[in-house]
Formats: sequence, C-alpha cells, structure tokens
Amino acid sequence: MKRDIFQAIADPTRRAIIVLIAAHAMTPNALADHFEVSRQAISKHIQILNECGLLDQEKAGREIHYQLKLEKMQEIDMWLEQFRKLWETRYSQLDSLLAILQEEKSHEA
Amino acid sequence: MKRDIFQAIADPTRRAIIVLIAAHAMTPNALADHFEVSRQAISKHIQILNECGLLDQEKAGREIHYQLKLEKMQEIDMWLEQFRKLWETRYSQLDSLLAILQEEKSHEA
DNA sequence: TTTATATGCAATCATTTGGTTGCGCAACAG
DNA sequence: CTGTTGCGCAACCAAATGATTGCATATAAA
Repeated sequence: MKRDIFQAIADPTRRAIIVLIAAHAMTPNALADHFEVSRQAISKHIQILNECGLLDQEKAGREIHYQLKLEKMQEIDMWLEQFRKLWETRYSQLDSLLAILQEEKSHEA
Repeated sequence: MKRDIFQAIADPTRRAIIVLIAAHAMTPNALADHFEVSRQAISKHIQILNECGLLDQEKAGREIHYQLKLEKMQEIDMWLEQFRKLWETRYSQLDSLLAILQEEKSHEA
C-alpha cells in the first residue's frame, strides 16, 4: 500500500486532525473527543497520517502524543509552486493591462 | 456526492492531468495519449475535476478543450496558509537562535 | 449518404476506504 | 493484586473509487 500526502489530506476528518495537531501534540483520545466517530476510527486515521510521514510521536506513560511534522506539509506547497508561478504571471499580466488602461485614461485627460 | 478539491488532487493520474492542462487546453483524447489507461477512464477523471469546479471547457467542433481553472488551485494554497504561517514562525525562531549564537560567539572573541 | 472520429453515458467489477466491534496489552489507581 | 484507562491490532462491512467494456450521439471527412 503506497500512500502519499495527497491521499492523507483527501479526507476531511484527517484534515481536521492535521489542523488540531499542528499547534500542539495530542493523544488519540483527545482527538477523538473532537469528532463524532469512534476512537478506533481516529486511530486508523492517525495510522494513515503516520504512514505518510506526517507525524511526530512521543510516548508519555501509557499516553502517546502525536504532533504534525510541519515540514512534511511543505511537500504540498512545493507541488503548488508550479501553479503559483502561473497565477502570479497572470496577475502581473493583469497589472500590465491595468497599467495600459491607466495610461490610456491619462491620454484622454 | 459531494467532492472537494482535495479529493480531486488525491489521485496521481488526476494530478498529472491537472499539470498537463494548466498551461494549455487539451482534449480528452490528447490527454489519454499521455496515460496507460483507457480514454473512458480519463473521461471520468475529467468529469470529477469538472464537478470540483477545476475546469474551463470550450467546444470546438466535435472536440472539447479542457483547461485548468487556475484560480481554483488557490483554494489549496489558502488552506496551506495556516501551516505556512507556522513554519515561517519556526524559521524566524531559528533565525533568532542563530542570531543569539552569533552574538555569543562575538562575545567570546 | 456513408464512414470515421471525438466524446459522453451506463453497466459492471475488483479494490480501496472509512467505519464499526471485539480483543489484547501495557500503564496507572485502588 | 485487581480494576480501570489508553492504545494498537485484527476482523468484518457497506460504500466509494478507479477502471473496463459497450453503446449512443454529434461532427467531420469520403
């Protein structure tokens, strides 16, 4: 089973988990309190996130604290980079257009 | 069936399609040439991308040219924003740490 | 008109997914 | 020691997913 980070963020519950553990480490039980589904369902999501290398974990007694491995999220950002370039180009083209319109307007006056 | 953009980019084939139609509009057949799967499979992916509002389409005779609705990709970027803030904070903290170390070093000298 | 091409839509199928329940085990609390 | 709590793992299940084949339709070419 090969999973990647795009699979990881495909599920809404998983995205919510990611947001929750982005700031602070949390235990599976604490996470489960935030959702309607069972603890085991959350546990499965955690497992998937872990497979994707998205988690740091720290054991404290019988509790396990999971936290988001933030730098992994940058992979998504890197993939987006190619499109960001495109839409920034588009914006600068729009800027040029606006500049031209502005220019024409000043000629009218 | 409610699908969002995160579902859309979950599939590798769909991501590849997105990249292909980001720059130029393409027909389903032209797209299918780039993959091992059948034309109908690609057609289904197109359908899904369309449901997610990711596509602009233009009919030209019997051909349909699909292109990426680039601005829709910014939704992903917007979601990432919250994490970007976090990792930028982390970087600036690292910068502070480096500054402190540098400071200490200069005191040594 | 006849034929070929480009596409969409429906039915079908194997696999994956997200969920559940039940169980076992380690770590605290009594 | 005994009971309770926090977790992970396995089995199971309904629904969604990605793919295929087959068919219908519209446009272009012969």
